[in-house]
Amino acid sequence: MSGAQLSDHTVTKHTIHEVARRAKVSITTVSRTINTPSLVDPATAKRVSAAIEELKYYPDTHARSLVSGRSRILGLIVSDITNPFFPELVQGFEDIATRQGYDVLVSSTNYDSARMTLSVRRMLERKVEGVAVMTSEMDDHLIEQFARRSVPMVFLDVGTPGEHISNIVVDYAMGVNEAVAHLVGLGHRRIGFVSGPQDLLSAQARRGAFVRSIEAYGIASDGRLIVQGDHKVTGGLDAMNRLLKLPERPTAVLASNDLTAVGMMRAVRLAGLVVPRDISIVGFDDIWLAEFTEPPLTTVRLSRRELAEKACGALIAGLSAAPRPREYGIETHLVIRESTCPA
Amino acid sequence: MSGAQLSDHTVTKHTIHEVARRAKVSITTVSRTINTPSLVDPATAKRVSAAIEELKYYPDTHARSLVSGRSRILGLIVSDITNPFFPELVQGFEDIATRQGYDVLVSSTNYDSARMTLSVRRMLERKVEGVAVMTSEMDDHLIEQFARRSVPMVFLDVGTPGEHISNIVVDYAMGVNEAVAHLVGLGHRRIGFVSGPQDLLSAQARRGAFVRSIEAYGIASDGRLIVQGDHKVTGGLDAMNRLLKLPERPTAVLASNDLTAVGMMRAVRLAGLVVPRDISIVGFDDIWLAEFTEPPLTTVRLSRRELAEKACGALIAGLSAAPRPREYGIETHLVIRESTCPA
DNA sequence: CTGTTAGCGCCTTCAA
DNA sequence: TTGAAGGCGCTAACAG
Repeated sequence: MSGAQLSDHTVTKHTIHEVARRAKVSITTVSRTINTPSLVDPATAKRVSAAIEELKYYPDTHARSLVSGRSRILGLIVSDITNPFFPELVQGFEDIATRQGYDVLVSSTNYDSARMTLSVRRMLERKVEGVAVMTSEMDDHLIEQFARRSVPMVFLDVGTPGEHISNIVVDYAMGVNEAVAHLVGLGHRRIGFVSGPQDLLSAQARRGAFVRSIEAYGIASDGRLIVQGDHKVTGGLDAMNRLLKLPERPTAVLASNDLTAVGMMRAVRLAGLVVPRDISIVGFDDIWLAEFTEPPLTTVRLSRRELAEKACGALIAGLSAAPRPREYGIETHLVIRESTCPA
Repeated sequence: MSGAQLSDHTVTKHTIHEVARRAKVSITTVSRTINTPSLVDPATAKRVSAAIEELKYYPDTHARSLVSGRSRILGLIVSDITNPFFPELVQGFEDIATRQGYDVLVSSTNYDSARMTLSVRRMLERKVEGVAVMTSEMDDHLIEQFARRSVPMVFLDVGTPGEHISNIVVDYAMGVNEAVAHLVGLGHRRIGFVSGPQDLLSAQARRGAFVRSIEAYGIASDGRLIVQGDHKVTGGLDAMNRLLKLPERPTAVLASNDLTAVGMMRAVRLAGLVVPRDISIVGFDDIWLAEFTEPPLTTVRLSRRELAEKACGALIAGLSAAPRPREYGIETHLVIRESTCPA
């Protein structure tokens, strides 16, 4: 293909050579005034800077990466960017990474393992210096790809800290306990739970925390009161409908995430019942929306900001040769709003 | 800095040379079996592929970019990834770009011009091949940076198609007209509007469309019925409170976006009124949440998918030398749900 | 069909 | 304090 007919007027090439030419120095000097200004005479440095300014020159990252072996890119893999939980995480992660001089390659896999494979491949090709896998699941053989290249990884809940692997473990039990205590304190005994997809580790963890918590309060966990959702609104809606059909329906229900809770509230309303009078509902995550549902949702907060900070921090720490902790904990806490009341 | 103490066991370098060595061919042949398989003997190709497989080799994108001059990265700048409108856009954009072999560098500016500048700079450094600026605003001097480097750009609503610039113009009037017609048909005459921040061009466009539409129906537009929000929930809430305090409050109100409408519904409820019986509400955008509010929100749909397709398409089209349209239109249409009823 | 040879833009010894 | 030279991993002529 001939690129000859491209507009060739004023197509100055913004390379280090051009800068050098203008400043009447060697490219080495230009490179140095950019990377190690201390090693260059202030006067020449000024000339160089002027030339850089004139040309609005920026070094080519690719050339830089090639020679330095460092891409200054971090990968962030999330399961569904459409779930309000993630944009906040992405935002936070980006903030922090950017501040450290890293760019972020985000990838939303949509719970699809083929896409996950694709993402991983793209990240490998871009030579990401670290990957945060915030999907609560990960194919071993993909992990290996990164490990083989000594790329630091950080996972959410999926716990096998190792050579290059950090892990963030969310203390689901803490928040769930607070929620159950709150409910029990309100006089509830028949407490239901709508889980997430059971192949998701974090969903299992949430469910497990619920079962243990309920039993700690001397309430025999009743299998019929635990139904499966999908961490989406529709799943919550369906699940709640099933719960509502029970001969003895629960007086309070915990959701595995807020989206599920939103669906549940809708189901309750559609059944002609009202939250919390007829049934109390507690969510999980505390996405921004929780504050604006009708009624505002009592939920367990899992700070995205903190998650982002720890994930990004783990990666950047993993880049240095220094030893560092491999496991990070995150607490969760109940936020009481108006979707719960006495039984 | 000495990287000597890094674990050096089995740190095979996954370069094209290593593949060549294993397959007992030259690096050129490896390159060819990757890029132009037709030019290489099937038998050797097989050997090479085997070697690639063994090493799990992927070409280094940076080296590739350096020599080809093409980064295969597209930039996507949004104003607030936390607004549910954007994740869907990002998702769609990513899908399409990925399918075309492009990676996406996403940046959320948070309506902050300093961050915008930073984003632009990062994208420049990464040598993005095109930029979609979906913020409905853009600093001229930043535009110039891309233009100078012949990087195709595509904007949303900000309309100055030119050399490397495409523009997507959303037909706000269409959907707004449908909404007003719907309301008028329901007998509403006092129709209010809660706008977005007025420095946002798309917010101005929405507001303008409303005023014109209302007048087309012979309703004198009443300044008191038009109040300003901020395209967020809280802004909608405040705005609606102001509207509610009016001596003669509107019987129906349009919102500049769905988030605003959510806030408005909350305000109405807090005032002890009910939607739509006491007041009808219409949103704009049709984010997924609209379906799950209480009541489900009547709103004007602006397809993110379509937006993503056009934006991405414009960029990729701009990459080829072929002439192409510079302006893309997008229709908007009313989706009637349950937040509107007869006056 | 395959290999040899130049760079792409930049950073980094090594000499001056 | 500066410059010259080599090479990062890869693609693209140009020869065999």
